[in-house]
Amino acid sequence: MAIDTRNRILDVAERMFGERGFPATSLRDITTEAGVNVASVNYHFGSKEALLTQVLERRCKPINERRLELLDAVEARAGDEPPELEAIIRAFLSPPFHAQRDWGDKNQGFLRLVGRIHSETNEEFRATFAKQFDVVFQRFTTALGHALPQLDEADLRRRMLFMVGSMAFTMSWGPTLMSRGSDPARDPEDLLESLVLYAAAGMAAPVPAGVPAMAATGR
Amino acid sequence: MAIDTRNRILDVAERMFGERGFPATSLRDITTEAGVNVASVNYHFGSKEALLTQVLERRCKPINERRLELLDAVEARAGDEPPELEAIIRAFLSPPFHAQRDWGDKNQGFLRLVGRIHSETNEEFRATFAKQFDVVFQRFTTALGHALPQLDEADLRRRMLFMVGSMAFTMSWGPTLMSRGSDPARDPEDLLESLVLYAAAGMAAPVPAGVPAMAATGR
DNA sequence: GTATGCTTGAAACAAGCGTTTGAGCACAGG
DNA sequence: CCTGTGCTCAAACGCTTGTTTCAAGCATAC
Repeated sequence: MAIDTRNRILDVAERMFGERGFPATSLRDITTEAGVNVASVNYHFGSKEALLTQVLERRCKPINERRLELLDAVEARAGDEPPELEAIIRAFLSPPFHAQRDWGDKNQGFLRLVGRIHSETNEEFRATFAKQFDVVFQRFTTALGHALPQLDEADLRRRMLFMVGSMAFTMSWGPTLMSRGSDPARDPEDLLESLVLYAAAGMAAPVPAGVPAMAATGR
Repeated sequence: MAIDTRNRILDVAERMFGERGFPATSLRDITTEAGVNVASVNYHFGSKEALLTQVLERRCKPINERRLELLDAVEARAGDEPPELEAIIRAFLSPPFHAQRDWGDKNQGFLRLVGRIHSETNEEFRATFAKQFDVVFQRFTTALGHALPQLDEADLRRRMLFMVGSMAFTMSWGPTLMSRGSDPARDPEDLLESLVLYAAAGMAAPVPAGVPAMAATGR
């Protein structure tokens, strides 16, 4: 029963943290819905914050591993040539999208949660969590740098910020915002495909010519 | 003294809501820092949630008004021609960036807050808040539709989602994430310019050819 | 059959929350 | 001088929070 209790807590916590946010979800909300005792959270996880850590790790690890796998494949295929931009971007964007699809309805809110932890946890917690992404970010920065040699480092970092932003926002609110529109359920794969094209075009946009990247004159 | 108290509360609340989030900020945090009594919040605003409403409105109204002004100018200049894509995007993106610049340091966190209200407030509050953006969203959707006639409505809406996402994410975390890099303070204007170019390229990306856009057959 | 170790249960803990109260202050107009 | 209005204050309200406690349950191992 122990492992069962643990998992029920994790599942409910994941959904509720995603829907309402971390501070707005009480342990009693979770335990009531999961049908377990309040004390079991502290027994199995130690604290509310430690529970959040477990919730995040359980999902992020496979996503980031998959990203690296796909990037490996892309780079292997490219050999000594610079790898193809769109393929790199797809390697980065598709795992979380497919995860959201594969995990089914009960995990709709997870990625919403991820996009939110920056705002709902304290600094030290964020630092711990960010380590999970260090390797991924490093590898993709390098790969994108090879595919886009015309970009200086600052431009590259900015554009990655834009890409991550549209990804996070889309996964948080895309399903909600799009479903109230024309096509209810055909979206998931189309949405990813649209995003990949959008990001690839944005990444490859011409560098600001008028203001040569350095622009220390700049106002 | 009354108006003074009101404004001190608004300023501190704006900053703290932005930094820590709405549920994680207590009224006592705010009033202590502002040097006023706890009761004054309920006296001047009615409730914690009403305070949040005031905080948001004070900043969003001028931003959205400015957006519409700029869009008017772009459309007037274009006459009967379809307006220029980059100009439309700039009209949408520049007001919040310039607001962040003009309001100085004390408002760094405001736009972080905006990006977050979807996750930290209840449904009815969101609905109320969203009305502030209805007109803006409508006008820009139409304008972008004219500038990008090759996009069907679904694609257009998706790409606007991406644009808003990268904007929100950038304004929330751009300053934080970029400043730990090479160039400390030259960013604000460059960041906007980069984002405009990125968004314009993404918006104008080719439509997915394999999956013909219309797909009303669609699944 | 008793002992051991892991897991649950109900109850209580102190602390913090948003909100309300009512007395007290300052200053206006009559 | 008195009264009324607008505002601030300390204190208290009832409630919820995360966490702790300790007894009870229940298998497995001796």
